[in-house]
Amino acid sequence: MKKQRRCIIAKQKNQRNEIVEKVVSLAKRRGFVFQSSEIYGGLNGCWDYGPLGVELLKNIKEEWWKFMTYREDVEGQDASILMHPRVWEASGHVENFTDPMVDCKQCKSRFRLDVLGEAINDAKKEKIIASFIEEVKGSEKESLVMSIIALDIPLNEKFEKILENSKVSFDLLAHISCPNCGTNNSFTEPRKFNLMFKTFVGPVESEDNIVYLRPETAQGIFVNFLNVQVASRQKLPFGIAQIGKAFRNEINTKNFLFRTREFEQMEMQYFVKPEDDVKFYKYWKEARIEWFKSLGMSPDKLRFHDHPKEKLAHYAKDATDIEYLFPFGWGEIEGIHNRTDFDLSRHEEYSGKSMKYFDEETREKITPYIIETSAGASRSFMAFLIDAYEEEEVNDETRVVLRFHPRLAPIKAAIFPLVNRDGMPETARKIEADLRPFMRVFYDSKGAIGRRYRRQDEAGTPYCITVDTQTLSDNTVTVRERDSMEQYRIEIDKLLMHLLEKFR
RNA sequence: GCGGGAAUAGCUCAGUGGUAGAGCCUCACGUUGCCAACGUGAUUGUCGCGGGUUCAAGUCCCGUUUCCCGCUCCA
Repeated sequence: MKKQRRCIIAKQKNQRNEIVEKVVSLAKRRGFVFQSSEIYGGLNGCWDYGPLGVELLKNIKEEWWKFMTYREDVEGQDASILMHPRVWEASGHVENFTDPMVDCKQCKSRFRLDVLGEAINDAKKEKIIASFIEEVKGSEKESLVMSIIALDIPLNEKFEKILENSKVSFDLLAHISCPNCGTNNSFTEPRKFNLMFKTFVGPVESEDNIVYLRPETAQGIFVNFLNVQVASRQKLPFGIAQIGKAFRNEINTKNFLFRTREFEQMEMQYFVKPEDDVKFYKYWKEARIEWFKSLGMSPDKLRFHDHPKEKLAHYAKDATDIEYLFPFGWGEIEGIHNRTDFDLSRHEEYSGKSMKYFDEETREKITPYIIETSAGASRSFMAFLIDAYEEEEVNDETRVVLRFHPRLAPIKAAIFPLVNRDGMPETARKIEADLRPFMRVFYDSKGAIGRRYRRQDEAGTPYCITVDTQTLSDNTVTVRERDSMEQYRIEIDKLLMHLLEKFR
């Protein structure tokens, strides 16, 4: 009975997330994505890209790079992952990229402060606050707490405000018992948990030589703003683009590649005159969502999520996410922000070096505004992979096919001899050799032809070239299309140009 | 971080204390002439990891890791 119920629950959950599980399974089987350090039990939230995965990822990055930098007004760069620690003070990451945490001294459990509040029901909260007020009666802490209680907000928000106020937080904590072991008065003082990975430069592990693994590539662009501008003789407006890994010590990882501690970003920071910020914010917003659509991502699974003004980050004047409808819900795959002059001003302040741009026309120095487009390469990878996944019934069999845009497909063409004799393999091998310098191809002569087609469907290969009996007499081959499964004949001499045309 | 579930062959999963299995995949040979065909054979496992109970543990107990779901988080 119990087991039966378990099975039903498992099935329901399985159904809800069926697609992700199937894709994860396919990803492993066909060599797109493996779990990191799998033979040692895996490492939480880390994934490796296999032979097909690395091709897909590379193609996504290449398409992005071409789209973003093969234009007059955008330059590329590649900044190092380790940067001067002051960069992260200027950016606000040392101060703000944190969550306050407490530990239970009894059972050693760790809680984030705001989560601790969530675990307590309203009646208990009333009680805790009451006994807390009793304790601090007459002190200035009491008036502070009373002023919070007087606010016209729900009880849980009042509680949270008290809990997160550094002056009274620890006193309130003394009245809360540990949700894990139930011990009273056992919490440490709240301390901040920084989401940046720390490491040390040089052999000595001391406070003096801490450096961080960058939590975003953006800062590497900001600090090089004038270097790039001068070297490339660019004038406003212009952008700097970079693709690279970034690291965040997330408390939780989740949903396959969606939230990981190591991920790759594709960022372009566009520097504009302050009065042009709205214009270019709109321009890049449209340009970026079009990019995803142009590579075949379902338009009905893409949307903007504009951030409400009151929820904007400290640096932003405007912000939107491009979201993709994953099987687990809408998720951000790219952020477009108007970062104003915050970043350049801060770096000017912290470095003591001018970050200003000299405008020849008006003869004045200005601090440009920055329009940021920040796409997740890993998240895009997952979105493209899931979006491409399809199952269909063909002759009472399930056909699994990855409908990648041809430019993203890991393998561009597969070449088969219809049967493995009568000169067909030789001809097929020659075609393979002719195509290989121009695209990633795959040769297969094993098993039935239908099976070989289906194998390529699963890898997302858009075209299969088959050498058959007719080839030997008239030098034509069949081209079989992945999506329609239809075939047409083409002369071998025209094959290369024909395929290249498809990938343009 | 809390709560719930899961972990057995490359994949999907069966196996309620007594010899570790099936289907698919992969590989070889034969057959085959355009959509996961057929035949024969072969490879593949410290049953996630570590303890404990037991004559005996994939199975029971404890711990742990990883994945999934919900909450939470996502400056």
